[in-house]
Amino acid sequence: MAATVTVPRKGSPSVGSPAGSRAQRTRETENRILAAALESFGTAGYDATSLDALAAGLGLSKQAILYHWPSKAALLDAVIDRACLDLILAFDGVLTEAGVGWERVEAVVRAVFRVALRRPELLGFIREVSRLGGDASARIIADLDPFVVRAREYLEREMDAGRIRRCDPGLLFVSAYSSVLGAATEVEVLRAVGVEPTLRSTVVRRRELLAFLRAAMVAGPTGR
Amino acid sequence: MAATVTVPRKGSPSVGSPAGSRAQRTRETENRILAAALESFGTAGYDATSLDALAAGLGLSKQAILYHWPSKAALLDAVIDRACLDLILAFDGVLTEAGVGWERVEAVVRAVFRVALRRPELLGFIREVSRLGGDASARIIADLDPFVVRAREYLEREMDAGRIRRCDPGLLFVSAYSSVLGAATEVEVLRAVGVEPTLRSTVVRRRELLAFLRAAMVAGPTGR
DNA sequence: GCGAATGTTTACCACTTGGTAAGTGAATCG
DNA sequence: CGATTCACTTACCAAGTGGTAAACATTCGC
Repeated sequence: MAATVTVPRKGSPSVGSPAGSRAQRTRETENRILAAALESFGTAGYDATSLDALAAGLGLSKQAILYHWPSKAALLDAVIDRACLDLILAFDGVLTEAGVGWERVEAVVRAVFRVALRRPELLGFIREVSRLGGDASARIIADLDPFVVRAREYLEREMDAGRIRRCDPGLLFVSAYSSVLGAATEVEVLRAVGVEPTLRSTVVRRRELLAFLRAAMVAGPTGR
Repeated sequence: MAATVTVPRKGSPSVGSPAGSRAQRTRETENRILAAALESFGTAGYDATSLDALAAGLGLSKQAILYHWPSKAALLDAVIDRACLDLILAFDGVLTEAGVGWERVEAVVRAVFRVALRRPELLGFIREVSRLGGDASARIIADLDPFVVRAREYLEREMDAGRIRRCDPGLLFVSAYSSVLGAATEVEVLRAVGVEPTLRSTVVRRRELLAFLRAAMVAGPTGR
């Protein structure tokens, strides 16, 4: 796979798509690299992704990547920032508009499933980074901190309003996070319990997860 | 880290601990290798673990490992089998004795947390293997299938008895699995929400997770 | 149009990876 | 006791790894 490069070469400089100023084209190249890296880091994994393979897949040489970022670790940092930006964009609407109480949680879960369907590598990448630990984890935590803070505050408000079962908001967040990300990404486990990850089953899965979460979170008439 | 080998060398053959027949000593070596591999695969990851480093940590040479298993992939298979065996042993008691309804789920969750505390690498390894996909995933799924089947059957029985909220047992299993494994292993996420993974906090975490799961699973008086 | 900055490539390097080949000393067995 | 098997080591290799150095082409500022 590595050697058959097919060299699209981006066309000779003046034919094809020069399209735009130098700065623009540079930014576009960086975007392509970031997208490919996100894809590969999120599916194959960081360790399993070599700069050579990444570059070959883009019709570039490895050093082109190392020109834009000084090291693989620096590229990872950039991909983290990009991924977080994508996430924020994907969730921004849901977080600002959506209603109160359970409806808002449901809207978020639906958004996660939407992302899981359209851009599975994005969620896989989050998992991968939290697995890597170290600086990468610290960075992604820092990037997403505003999100986490908003989520906590929201949960606390809803608890105060009696619309969500009272408990430690941080731990409730972790439980919900794990359930949602698991249902959205744990393809192997799904297979193990006999659920083939098709589009149809995804709908069912989402419905079941929502019922699960709703039962777990919404303050019911009986405490226990 | 790699070069300071300190060569304990297992002692010269007749001093120290020859201790037992050749077959016994061989099996012991294999066990040591499997344990070290499980530890490293489960924490650092499969890709990030080199046979050289593994061997050095045991005072062996890489080829000693490749003598017992023909390749790194074969070693992984062996580690998978070992990990599943360990899991089965760790859960055997809970699954056979523990009571009915919610109590049994609670017993299992407590068992998971016990494992997460005493042998965190074991749960990390499960995650890692399901991340690797391919043959490794297939193998671990096959190994743990009896477990999964029992869990499904149990959930179905309890649903029929009205003690657990009725829903798709497979998907309920995935939700519970993700929540439990997440709460037990997602150290980075916990840190992100401000929960330092200390022993004390683990107790709180377990309590919260149990409340979460209980609310989600137990059939309450109100369906919604 | 010219020189300089910019983006990229080819060439290269030190190092690590999983894996092979051949040798060695001890335990085992006849 | 002698031959063989076993568990392991040293030596080695080809293929990759991330990263550096330098050459090269294009585009920009003037």
